[in-house]
Amino acid sequence: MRTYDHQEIEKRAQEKWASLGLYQADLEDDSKDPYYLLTEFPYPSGDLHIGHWYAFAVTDIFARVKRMKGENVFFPIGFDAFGLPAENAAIKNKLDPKEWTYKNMERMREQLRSMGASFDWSKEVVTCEPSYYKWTQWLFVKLMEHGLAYRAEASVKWCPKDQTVLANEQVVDGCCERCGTPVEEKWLTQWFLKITDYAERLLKDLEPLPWREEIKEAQRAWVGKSEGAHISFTISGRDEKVKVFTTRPDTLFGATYLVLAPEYPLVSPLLTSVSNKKEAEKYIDATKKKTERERSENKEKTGVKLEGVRAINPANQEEIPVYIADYVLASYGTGAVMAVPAHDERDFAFAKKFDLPIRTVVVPRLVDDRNPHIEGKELVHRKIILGIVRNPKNGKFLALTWKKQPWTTFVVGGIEEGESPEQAARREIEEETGYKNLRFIKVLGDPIQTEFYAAHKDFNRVALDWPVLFELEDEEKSEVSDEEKDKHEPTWVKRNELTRERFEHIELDIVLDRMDNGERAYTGAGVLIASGGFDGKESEEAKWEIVKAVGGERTTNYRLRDWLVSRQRYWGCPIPVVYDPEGAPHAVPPEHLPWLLPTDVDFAPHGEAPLASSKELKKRVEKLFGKGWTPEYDTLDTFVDSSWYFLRYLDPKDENDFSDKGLMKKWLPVDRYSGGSEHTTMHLLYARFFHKALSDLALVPTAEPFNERFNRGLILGSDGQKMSKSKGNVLNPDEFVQKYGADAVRLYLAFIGPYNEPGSYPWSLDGVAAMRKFIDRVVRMVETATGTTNVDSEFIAGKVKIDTERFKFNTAIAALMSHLNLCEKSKPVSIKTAREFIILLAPFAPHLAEHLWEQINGEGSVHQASWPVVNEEILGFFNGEIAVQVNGKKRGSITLSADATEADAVALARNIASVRTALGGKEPQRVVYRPGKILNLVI
RNA sequence: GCCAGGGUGGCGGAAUGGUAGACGCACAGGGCUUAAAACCCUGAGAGGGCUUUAAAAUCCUCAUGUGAGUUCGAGUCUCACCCCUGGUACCA
Repeated sequence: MRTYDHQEIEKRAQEKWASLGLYQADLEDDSKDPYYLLTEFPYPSGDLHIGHWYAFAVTDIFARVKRMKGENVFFPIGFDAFGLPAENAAIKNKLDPKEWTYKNMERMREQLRSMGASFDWSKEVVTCEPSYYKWTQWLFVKLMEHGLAYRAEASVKWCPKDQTVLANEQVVDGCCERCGTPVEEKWLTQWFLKITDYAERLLKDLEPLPWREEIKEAQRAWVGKSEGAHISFTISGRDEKVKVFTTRPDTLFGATYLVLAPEYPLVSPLLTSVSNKKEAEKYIDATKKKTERERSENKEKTGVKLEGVRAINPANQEEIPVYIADYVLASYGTGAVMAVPAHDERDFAFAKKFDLPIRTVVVPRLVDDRNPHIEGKELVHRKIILGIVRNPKNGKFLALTWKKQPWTTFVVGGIEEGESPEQAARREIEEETGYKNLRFIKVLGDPIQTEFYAAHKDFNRVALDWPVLFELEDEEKSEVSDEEKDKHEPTWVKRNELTRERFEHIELDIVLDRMDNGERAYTGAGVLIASGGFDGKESEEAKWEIVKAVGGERTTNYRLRDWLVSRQRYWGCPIPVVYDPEGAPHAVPPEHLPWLLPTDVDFAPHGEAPLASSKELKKRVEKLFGKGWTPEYDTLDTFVDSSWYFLRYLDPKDENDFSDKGLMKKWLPVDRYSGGSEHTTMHLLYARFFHKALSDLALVPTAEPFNERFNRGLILGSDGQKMSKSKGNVLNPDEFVQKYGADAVRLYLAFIGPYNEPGSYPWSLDGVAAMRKFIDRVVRMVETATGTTNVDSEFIAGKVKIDTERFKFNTAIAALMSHLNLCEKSKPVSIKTAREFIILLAPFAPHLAEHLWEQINGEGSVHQASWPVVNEEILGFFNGEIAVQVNGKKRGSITLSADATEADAVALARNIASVRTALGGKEPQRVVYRPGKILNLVI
């Protein structure tokens, strides 16, 4: 038996709110603080799913609390109504995309209303309305006028299924973000927005924003700033130069070849001097045919040497070969790299495969903090070896235990003039340990620079240290001198005893890694060797000196590409551009805006933009601009529409401007923006860029559009999987709303977990039923509120307020539940207590609260009631009981009056049997007393 | 690989360096009922000890991924490691 008929109550409440016009914000009202609460507007796909409820109904709780606290809350809603699904539905079911979209919006408005969300529908914005896209076009023209929208031929990502180009951001793992089809590369002339001009500001202005670190970090990574330099390599015997971008100019002396991306513009002129032209052309062709995906999937390096072409390394004038290889991307940096196999993993792999020289120019530098340099001691540079001997019979290693120092080491010794590391190591091992029959395995990679105080010689040492590995052939030994015997004694240790704790070598970890994993590129910083006059310098310092020495220039490179906004699709905002008979683009003048989307089109995809099939559009252009003039057939990426919708919300019906200047000044930036994490590097980044561009044109008053940003989590299916049609686990909320009521569904979604962090929560029917149980109990409590007991609600009002402010609706509801438990224990409570409870419940269960409000003869709407005034001090609330610890372990608790002293507390505590036992008759050496928190007796 | 965020009962989750597990789900026992559902009450991290016909209170030990550390006191701070989630990736 239901305690109340939720369907009846919801209907009545929603009608009441509408007739009172409760949620229409008066944007001009200066008597209250403005608060702009924004939530990402939905795409009208047709059905409201549980994710929509999570997005809108939960955020609504916050809107309602804010309003009751007396703020002027603007909480608008609209539809991101252009987009591919309408068109695909149209193709599939032979419907008009417009009709499909408007029908869906009608349906979704109903469903959105059913949540009881307090949206201000009077400010609704629909992006596919000509009255809206007129201003999308107007803003686009403004960007054109300032060179921020431009047309260029570029290699672009093409989705063969959707038959349109995509922005970089819309390519996920080499596939179309919408349909999952692997994307292809095409060379096309398209419209771009110059987001790269804003790369630095998008990063810099991100810093002070009160966003979660992970959102900021994702944006930073997407912008992808790297500091480096452009360095030019002259092609031997030709005029051309190859300009490379590198972040490691310090490794220039180790550049042993150049690699050009197959699409690199200089490749085709160079082909004239190439003797294996056919082979090169074949490779370039093959690369073109590969999808983005295929290209990045195959990590095996491929490439072709340009026979006969040589470049000159500007550092040492050495002639080096030039390759084309698809591991170098045309779209990043200059599309050409200097390859330094010793210090770059990719170059290393390529060099191994093509047998190219690997030249080490940077070695690790390790400063021994156990034996640091002592000031005033002589500094001695030496080349040394680390003699590592393994006994293959038992897998043990030869170590020296020092007699005068607390050390264990390998055999260590200097390399003498004319000696190789192998020779030096053999000599030292025999001198120090006597072992003479050794099989040389290898030098373990490049030297390592170690810096330490050599106690046995009493000087500071900077050593270039070559680790050399041998295997013991037999036990035969020669005589070891007494001098050596006095210093140290050879011992054999197991592999797992080669640890930093035991061994005195700071380089041990590197040596072990090289022993286990063989040769690989060292990509860290260090000290330069084999680099002419730069030897011995730190890489960070040498970087810029080398750039200067070879006439390179320091630059900052960004991963971010300009935003490609052309789409070869129908259901979008027409790009307001026409072409003169010479083919030059012109913006459609403002008097012709909105530049209407034609209706006489064939929108089945066949490789060209659907608008090209419109006769009306062609006629319109010729009529307005003259013979020979042609229209632009592409439409804008829908992310352009959504880059400014929050501006239009403020003034959606304005025919003379995109928004009202005064209102923007008052209401921007948006105070809090709630949305999904999938938009972090798309919508959120685009909107920030768009706003900054408008800000530069003095069209908007702020540099950033949004202040706080919250990414909500995801509701999973009851199977714990992400909901998807193919899995068949998509939930239709209507069913639950009918059964348990909108309030129960709202409460459940709010209670499921913290809303201020992204997470994922499985949908649980039991959970919704539990919320219904909770509100049924509230109804019973209110209905029986005929008593005189007042349950104090101030604490709970404060807790709920603070938690909702932080979007921690789960703990706010938990507080309400605790409060209900308390009220039930004091049944029957007073009407005052019931009334206070209804007010606190109102944001969470708005329909029921309205109903109960009427039951107790509350005036007007409960949603017009004010939130109780809270004395913040009460939140640091102390009920008199504190824990008693002995040595930090809880041994009991005591109840103190507010004015109790430490001595009172100790005296009380010592009366507790368990405390006495724990003290064991001893006197506390120290007493830690934190009033209201803890008493800790330390013995 | 790199970057970020996490790891707390059977589950979702609470906990300004101060009584870990709030609140809820599921579970168990009891009440109401002819019975069931609903509803109400009670219990409960794991293990142990004492007492006892049995139980409870009480008490002890161990418990917030693992290991160290800082602190009177650590889920919370520091370091190392393991695992999970998300982002990103041949970005030079």
